[in-house]
Amino acid sequence: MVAGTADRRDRPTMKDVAAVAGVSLKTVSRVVNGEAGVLPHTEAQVRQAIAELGFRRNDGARQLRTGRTAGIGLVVENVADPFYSLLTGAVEQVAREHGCLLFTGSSEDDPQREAELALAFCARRVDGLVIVPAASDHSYLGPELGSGLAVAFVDRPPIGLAVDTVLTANTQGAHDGVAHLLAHGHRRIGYLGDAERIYTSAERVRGYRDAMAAAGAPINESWISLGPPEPARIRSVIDQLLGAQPAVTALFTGNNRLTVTVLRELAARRWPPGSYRPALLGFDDFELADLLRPAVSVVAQDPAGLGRHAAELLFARLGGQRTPPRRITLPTRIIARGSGEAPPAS
Amino acid sequence: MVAGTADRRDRPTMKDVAAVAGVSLKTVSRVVNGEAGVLPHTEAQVRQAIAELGFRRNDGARQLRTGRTAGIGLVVENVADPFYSLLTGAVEQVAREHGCLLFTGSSEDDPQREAELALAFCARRVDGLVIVPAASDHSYLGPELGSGLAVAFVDRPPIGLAVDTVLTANTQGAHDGVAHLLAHGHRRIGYLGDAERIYTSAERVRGYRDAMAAAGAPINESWISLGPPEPARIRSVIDQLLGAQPAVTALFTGNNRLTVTVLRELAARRWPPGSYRPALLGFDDFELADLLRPAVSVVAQDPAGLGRHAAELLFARLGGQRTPPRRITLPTRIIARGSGEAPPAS
DNA sequence: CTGAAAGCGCTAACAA
DNA sequence: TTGTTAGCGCTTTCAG
Repeated sequence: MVAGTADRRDRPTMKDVAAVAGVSLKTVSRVVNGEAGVLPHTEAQVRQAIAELGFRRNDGARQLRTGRTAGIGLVVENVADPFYSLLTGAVEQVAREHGCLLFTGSSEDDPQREAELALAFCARRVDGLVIVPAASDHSYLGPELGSGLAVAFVDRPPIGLAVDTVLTANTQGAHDGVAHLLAHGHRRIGYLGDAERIYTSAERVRGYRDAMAAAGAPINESWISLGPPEPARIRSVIDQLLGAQPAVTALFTGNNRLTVTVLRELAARRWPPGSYRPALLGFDDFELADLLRPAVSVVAQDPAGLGRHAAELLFARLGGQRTPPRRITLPTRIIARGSGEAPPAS
Repeated sequence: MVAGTADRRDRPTMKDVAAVAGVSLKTVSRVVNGEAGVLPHTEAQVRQAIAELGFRRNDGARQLRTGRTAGIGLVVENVADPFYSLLTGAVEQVAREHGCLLFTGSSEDDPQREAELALAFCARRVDGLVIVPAASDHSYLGPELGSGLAVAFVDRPPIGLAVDTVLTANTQGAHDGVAHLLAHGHRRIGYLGDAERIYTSAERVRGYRDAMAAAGAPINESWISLGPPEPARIRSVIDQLLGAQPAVTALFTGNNRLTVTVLRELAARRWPPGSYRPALLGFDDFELADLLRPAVSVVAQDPAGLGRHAAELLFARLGGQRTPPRRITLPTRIIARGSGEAPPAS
């Protein structure tokens, strides 16, 4: 790992600029940082030297003195996932508005990697951290929090830590979605969700149960399937749900990946003429949902809003806000496009 | 912007650890960095003190001495775009394999923002930079390159700079796509591309022209429309292309956003019974293309491959490689799903 | 095997 | 208005 002859440190420093401009190092610092009290003539000399040498301030050294890095870190499950990339985009934008650079990292939903990433960001002395947690214990951040690190959690709440948090109204959203299906006449509704250990998943199943109970619709536990969105697994679940007597008449899917997997399995299925296709409602909106036939109805959440609010809470802290930790819950919105409004089999 | 009483610097240092452990600062450094030559007993004392204080090395200070930050920067057009988020995910993964953290930034296709971001990363003394360029002149990186900064360009080539570059076979891919349409009997093919100032766009139009010429198919300039994927604009272009006498029988779209916009406009159009719908082939694959009816045929490129190769070239440089700048061109692949294989109107 | 001293590039505090 | 000094937390070099 030797970088060869050219060293990353072979860059002009303020000392070099000072020598060329014939002034002191501190005067260069003043010019670079726009401090008042430098004669126009002197300043011009310094700027000339800066341009000549291609000088650029070493922010790492600066941070050593000032204690602020003007950088924040973001830990999501996977930056390549559309949900998280929208969230990331929003965090990045807020960071930029505050003159901050952004570190990003994917935890792959692994608690250990979440901690590694967060602590690596801390070793860089980021000013703040936005985290979509995978871990079930976040006390590892305790020491950092004690020394001024700002932290905001998104999408899932922290455990063992009292910090600002932004969540989606998962239970309410799932409740609304199931109520929507019930309102269209469905009574036997299958629920395909992610593993229950995932906070959002557990919350959403709860919404399903609540809505069913509130409507006096009995729940058959075999209608509920929680696990990863693996095609093979989904296929057999669908086989079972649709093959039962009586079969479910509607499916509720707990996130966008499950929705897509279910759509694909449904599309691959043989549908004898006149056979009934179940209604479908998915949690999370996704691109092109409107162009499918039938168009897919969803309970939409707001990934960019999650990111934006979290980043804004973070910068409020960095701006000196000292209120108790806040919790913001963003509402969901049902987008009816067709698949969720089909009546049950007669 | 005062952070209150708790200062980000109020963290234990090696000096603090040394005091608690009753050893010298240097011994702590040895333990933290896994250097050999520390008695097990001494090491145990140090580790104990580290755990007690919640010490974590300040990588910023370390970098000041070593000259390496173990960080790289990535500038894309927009992290929230699926194409770039896949690319970002791949870069992040390679960075992690090399023990590097990743800064990300979106240029929004603005040359000035690209430069601001890249130079801000440089001020942090990142070891390397992966850039999807928006600018038409990258000489601003000259000084940094001179002092050991590694740079790799992706998706579009640099101008005024000789550095490693990874591109998609844009011209060839568009050529293949148009040839595919021609092979299915189409002669009048509309081309909807992005603004021609964008490198990839210009390359792809060229592929279109080449393929048409190679097949002896005359080109009507009114079939070619280059500009942003605004729905209103696309609608009028489609009106014109399909309303002409004779009308085009197939559409080739120059990127995924255009493809989606076109799909939406086509879906919103009234199609009298028996009327002909044009064949459609899009550059870039996109999720759910297979579930639309008809399923959308595409010339697929490999966004993750672009990111991965670029990052690997970068780390090869950081590993000391001294060969002349390399250029890698990734092939495209036609995925026939139906929309691009429809025969022309009889 | 362990430690003392110097200094990375910058800013804070104080002098001149 | 400008300069000098000290020191941020670490690694490097050299001495014990």
